[in-house]
Amino acid sequence: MNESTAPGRVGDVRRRNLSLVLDSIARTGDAKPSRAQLAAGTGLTKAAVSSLVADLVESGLVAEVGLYRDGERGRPGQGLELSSRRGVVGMEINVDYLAVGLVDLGGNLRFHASVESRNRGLPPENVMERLGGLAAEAKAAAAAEKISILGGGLAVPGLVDEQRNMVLSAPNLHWEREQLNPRSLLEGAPLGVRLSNEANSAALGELWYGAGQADFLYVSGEVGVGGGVIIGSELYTGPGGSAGELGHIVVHPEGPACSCGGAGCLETFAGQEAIFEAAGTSEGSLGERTALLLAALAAQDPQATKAVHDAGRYLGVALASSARLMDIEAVVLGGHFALLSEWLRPALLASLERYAPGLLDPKNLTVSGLEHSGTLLGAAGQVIRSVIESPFEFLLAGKLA
Amino acid sequence: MNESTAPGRVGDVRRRNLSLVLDSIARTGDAKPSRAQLAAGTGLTKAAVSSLVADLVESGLVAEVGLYRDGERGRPGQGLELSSRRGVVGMEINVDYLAVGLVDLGGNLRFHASVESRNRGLPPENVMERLGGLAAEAKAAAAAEKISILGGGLAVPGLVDEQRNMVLSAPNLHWEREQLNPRSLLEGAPLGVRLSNEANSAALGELWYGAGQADFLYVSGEVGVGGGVIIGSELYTGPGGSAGELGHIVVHPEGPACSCGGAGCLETFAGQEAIFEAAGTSEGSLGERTALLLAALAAQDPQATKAVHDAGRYLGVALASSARLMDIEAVVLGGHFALLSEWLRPALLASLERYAPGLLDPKNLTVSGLEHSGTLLGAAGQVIRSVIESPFEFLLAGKLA
DNA sequence: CCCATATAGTTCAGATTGAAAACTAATTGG
DNA sequence: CCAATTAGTTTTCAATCTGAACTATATGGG
Repeated sequence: MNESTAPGRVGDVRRRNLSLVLDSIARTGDAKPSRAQLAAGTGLTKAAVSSLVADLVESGLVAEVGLYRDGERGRPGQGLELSSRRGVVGMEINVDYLAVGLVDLGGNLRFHASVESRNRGLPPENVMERLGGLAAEAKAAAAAEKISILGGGLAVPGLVDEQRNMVLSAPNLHWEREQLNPRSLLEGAPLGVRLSNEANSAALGELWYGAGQADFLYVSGEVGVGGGVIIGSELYTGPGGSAGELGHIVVHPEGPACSCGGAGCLETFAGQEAIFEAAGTSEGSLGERTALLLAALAAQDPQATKAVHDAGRYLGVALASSARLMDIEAVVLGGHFALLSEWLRPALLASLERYAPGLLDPKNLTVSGLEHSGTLLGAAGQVIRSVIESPFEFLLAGKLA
Repeated sequence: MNESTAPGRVGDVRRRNLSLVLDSIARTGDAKPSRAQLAAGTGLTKAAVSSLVADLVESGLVAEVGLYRDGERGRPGQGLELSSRRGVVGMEINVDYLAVGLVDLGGNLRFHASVESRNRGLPPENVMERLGGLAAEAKAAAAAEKISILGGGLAVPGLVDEQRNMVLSAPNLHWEREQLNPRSLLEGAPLGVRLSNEANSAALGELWYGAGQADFLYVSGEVGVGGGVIIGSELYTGPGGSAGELGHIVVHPEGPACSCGGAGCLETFAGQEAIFEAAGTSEGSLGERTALLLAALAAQDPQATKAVHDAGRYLGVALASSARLMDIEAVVLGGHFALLSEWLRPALLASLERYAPGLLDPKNLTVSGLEHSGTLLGAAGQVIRSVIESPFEFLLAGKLA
């Protein structure tokens, strides 16, 4: 007998409708809908909405924000919004820096801090300790603004096992099967701290707080080339949790060996290291190399131009294959692909036109506008979304002060 | 205000549980569970299951099949099964043949017929007329076995718009934006006839009635190279409905031009025509060419061996990229890839090992066992699944004799 | 200033439906 | 033949939605 699906109970209806109302409030955003508007928008009766909203207000997730006057006749409604006094801390460990951000339920970045930190090769304990310092700043900021912290999200540039709080593999940090204790970063937060992959979080940040549509592929150009696949407004992680490895799509079967053990991967043509090397700008720190490359491109240096052109061409091959396999109709470029967009984009579009003509409309190939906060917003957003999708569980956990 | 989600009503609970019970009966298959076993398996109470089963039996979807004696103490239960007197007709239009099958709710192929028919270039009306003749045979068989036909599924080798009953593009039939009227094939069937893509239906057939797991990629080697992506036991069609186009993944950026307008696509190396040509066996009808190729392979002809070896190598490149992008962990080969498996598989595995070492376990690379009935089973199965997933709607539609 | 009108939100009866427990039904085995 | 055991039904209760009636609070014309 298969027990994969739970039976429907009478109470499930309320769970679903609590989520529906909360999600409606979240989507409506600045409009601060009244109960009557929510009833019209969701299809529920006013009576049901009133009852649901009462529970949400009592839990502290939703706040009434005074009268909603529109100059029309009739009794004015009470505006509702996601509480700005409940927040989630987004945190990021990357190869060259650490960052934290405090995001309220409405998705506003209320505090932000980052420090340079050369984390490659450092043991996780040291990195987590440094990050703890930043997290303390976020906690202080939350206290100052009277925001109660519900939980946190921690993004790392590698494959993670979210259930076990383990980094399975983060080659660019030289981490392999490292057990973390993210909860220790935010002692006392009722929802704990959720570990996630950096490219996936950036994709989700783009979806919820950026220009993301319901379906798109986010391409993360950091030290490695990563990807986040958004399908039907949800992250597609695949059965094993490692989908979106755009960097290791084979773009040339006779290409060079890759650090993944394969050959001809996109990363060997379009990763940061590969581009710097091909451009002849591989001297100095990451910042210096980036500056050198941008300067060379601005000066129309032929070697640098060709390096970026080639990267764009092979990225086009990978995107053509991805679009064919997954029916992807929109792409958002992040990381160094966003920085290099001006020089990369023409070659990329030409390549797409050659390998998958007409499949991807150039206006659906955009650059991320969230810059470095996208990952933080996405990491925090995952916790916020989990509350919006299951408010009942949150209500049960007890009302916060 | 966003109204994408419907509100939860009290009655939704019953809809869900009707489906849950029906699905449990379907999954349990030959074991013919009793109400008590269903209660244990679903987590519902015996009282709830009794009430739900009563509705399902009344609708004719479920039948009681006498006492369930197991020699244990206690009152024996009434065995339950999906009614073998309700059926769905699966139909297939392909380049060289037409086929129909009558599938009962339990997934048993109760009748099967196919005719050779060179459909390439024929207008849809003529093909539909010929298919209508086969459908009449299926109807007669249903009448003889006292099976009432609920609906049908029609698979075609091309991209379809299911809502509008339109074949958007079937290059190998030379059809482009052809409006069909599949309902006319089965006048009076309450659920109508559902149009679908051949590779997708074959993938679903493999999932429901073959060796399919919850997540796999089905590779269809017909005249073109197609694919069906199954994720979490569901078909992934992508936002535009055309996902799984494995044949047009770029496997060599300097490869030859492809009929799709691109270049270096898998189909130019591993499509039927490409293999026949490279093997030097492109004379005669499809059957003759296939026989020639198999004979040449059996005789260890070097040209034929190399052709199939190359096809396997490039298929490996495409599968490596697919596995990386979508985290695919299992692959089922169908069509000519199944026929050629003996010669193709070693090259394919070597290629996978080169481009994505360790990613796909060789034991998860299997060959379809359903042969030609997979597509029919899948096409019919889609209608059967829709009933299993929404029995309430079916109940409302009225009970059949 | 007052009252008709309009809109927001609450209260309450009625319906649906699953849980829990008590009950009836049918079988095995000593 | 009866105790034990398991299957399935009936009854009572609680959760929660809908719909209709009701209360609350605004605008605007006379």
